[in-house]
Amino acid sequence: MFQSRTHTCNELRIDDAGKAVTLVGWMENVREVGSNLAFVVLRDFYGTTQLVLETEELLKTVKALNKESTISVTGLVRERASKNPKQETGDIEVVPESIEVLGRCRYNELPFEINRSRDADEAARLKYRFLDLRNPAVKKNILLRCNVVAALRQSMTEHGFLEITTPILTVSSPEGARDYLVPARKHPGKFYALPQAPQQFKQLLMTAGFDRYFQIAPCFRDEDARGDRSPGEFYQLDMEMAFASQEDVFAVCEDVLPPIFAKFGSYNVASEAPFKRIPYLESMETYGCDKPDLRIDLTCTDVTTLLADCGFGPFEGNMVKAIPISDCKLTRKQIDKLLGEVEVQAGSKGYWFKLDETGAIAGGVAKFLQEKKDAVVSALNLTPNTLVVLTTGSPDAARKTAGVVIKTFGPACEGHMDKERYEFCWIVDFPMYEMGEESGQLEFCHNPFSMPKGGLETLLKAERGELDPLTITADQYDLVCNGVELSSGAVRNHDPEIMVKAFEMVRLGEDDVKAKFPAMYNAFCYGAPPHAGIAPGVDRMVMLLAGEDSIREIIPFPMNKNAQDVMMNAPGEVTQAQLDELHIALVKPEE
RNA sequence: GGCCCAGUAGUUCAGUUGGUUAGAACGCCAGCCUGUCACGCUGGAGGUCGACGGUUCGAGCCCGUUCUGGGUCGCCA
Repeated sequence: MFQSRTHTCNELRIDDAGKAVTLVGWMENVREVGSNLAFVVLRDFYGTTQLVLETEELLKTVKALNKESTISVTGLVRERASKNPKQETGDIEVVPESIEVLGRCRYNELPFEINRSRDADEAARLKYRFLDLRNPAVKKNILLRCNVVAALRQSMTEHGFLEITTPILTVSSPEGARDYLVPARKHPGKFYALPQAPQQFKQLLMTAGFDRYFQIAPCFRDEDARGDRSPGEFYQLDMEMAFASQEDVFAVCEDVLPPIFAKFGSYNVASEAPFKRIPYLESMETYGCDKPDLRIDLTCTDVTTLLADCGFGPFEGNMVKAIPISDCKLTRKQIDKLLGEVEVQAGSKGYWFKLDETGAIAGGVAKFLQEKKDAVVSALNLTPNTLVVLTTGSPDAARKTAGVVIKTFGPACEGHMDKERYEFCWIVDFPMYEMGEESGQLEFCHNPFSMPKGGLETLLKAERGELDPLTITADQYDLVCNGVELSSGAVRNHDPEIMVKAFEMVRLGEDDVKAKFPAMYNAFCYGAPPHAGIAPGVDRMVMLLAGEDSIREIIPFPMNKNAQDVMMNAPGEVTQAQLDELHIALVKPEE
């Protein structure tokens, strides 16, 4: 048994001088100064402490070790002859009497330098994640994550929510993302699925009489990765409330989240309750997306009637949206570069003109607008030195491109974005149905669990042709922060009759509801409470709080873009015996 | 699956119009240095320029194919 520590490496101060202590940790660095003097930086989870070696024997011990070996050091605390104000333990050092080697580092060259690992190749970082995480700058995000999760748990508990775990091995869900499947040994040909979300279980908990449920819930979806989306698995702060409305859910989120954002965030300004509420259609028209970044003060205006026939080819017969940017100092070159980024992201071009300091229309597509100059200036309320970016195409394309323009130009134009804050908003009144692009028929817009506004009556009206089903909205909402979609939620449809009717609108019926959601349909037939919930993404929340652009920086052991764990070599092959037991025969890929 | 970018020493990168023996910094090794703290100084080792093929008298550089990684679109009820 090794000598256990008396203090951590971030604990000793000047008052401890003279004490006999034992420290343990990693040998971060050795600085030899002269033939008989060396300084060792000892690092543990908590910080670093300097050791000073003054005997030939200790020097020899340390020189025989590679950096990053673990050691236990027993000795006396001493005031430093030359202090280091940059280090928390910089007033003291430990003079070892003995050094015990605990775990030798077998390599004198590491895949990357620990304290510079953030600059290293990402594949190397992921393969040697255990070294990467030794870097305090990497570790701090994981620590933040722990603290945020603990704070969320505490706050939810204080709000009367019970944390209840739901099954990881469950059944494949017919809607939504691709499932991860797990073969069932005892049931040849059958599969479990990992849950995409505990959606149905939490609704069943409501039906079972639990009033307020939450869970830091692991969710599994087999979809491709993004910068802000980890492949495979992620965590949600999943919650559900019985006998509750949209307002009840909003109140809980507006109570729980701002203090945590203010306390743990990189910026200490967070929106206060109530968060701004923006109807979905208004958000699409005004911000060109359903997750606006309200730190940016740019919006877009419809100028279709004004400009569609101005003679500029791309506008003809299309929707045209205008984004005016006042006091814009961008050069022509910068504008072109930003529009290049817009085209890559939106898949559609942006055009521009400028109202210059003399009040004349210049640059870009200006020559097509000269005749309508006064109308344009008054419609957009333009002042001199305003850049106007125009987007066009089908309504969807024009809006989407405008949204990308706003998020691209906002941060690039001085004075149009106050970065150092968290701006929350609710997007409300999502449409219940949409016209499927491929099918050309009515489909569920988001999910079939939401309660249509107006309930059964609204659906019956649509059925009788008294209203356009596309105008039906649902009590469904998104929580957005700084342009990041933190969560979707909804007031659920707890009425079997309305469920069936909602399905009939998309050419399905009672049998389909029963087949797809047997447990829920059955449960709702036994007296279900109206209920509502939401599930903010924990990873995205921590990402916002840490100010990171990559979701991998806030996950302890992230997979790479191709959903591989290059450290563990997952996914991996299994033995034929395992396959046989699971009744699985592999089809050889064609050569 | 489409598009974009990258791949050169252990690591991060530079490498001009295609031209001698491919460089720097950090790290590593050796020596020197009694108060360093990103210690310093001197010297040294370390390279299949991702792979394959082509153009050329000559390729790290040009062309083609391919692999790997990242970004993005599709996808994500």
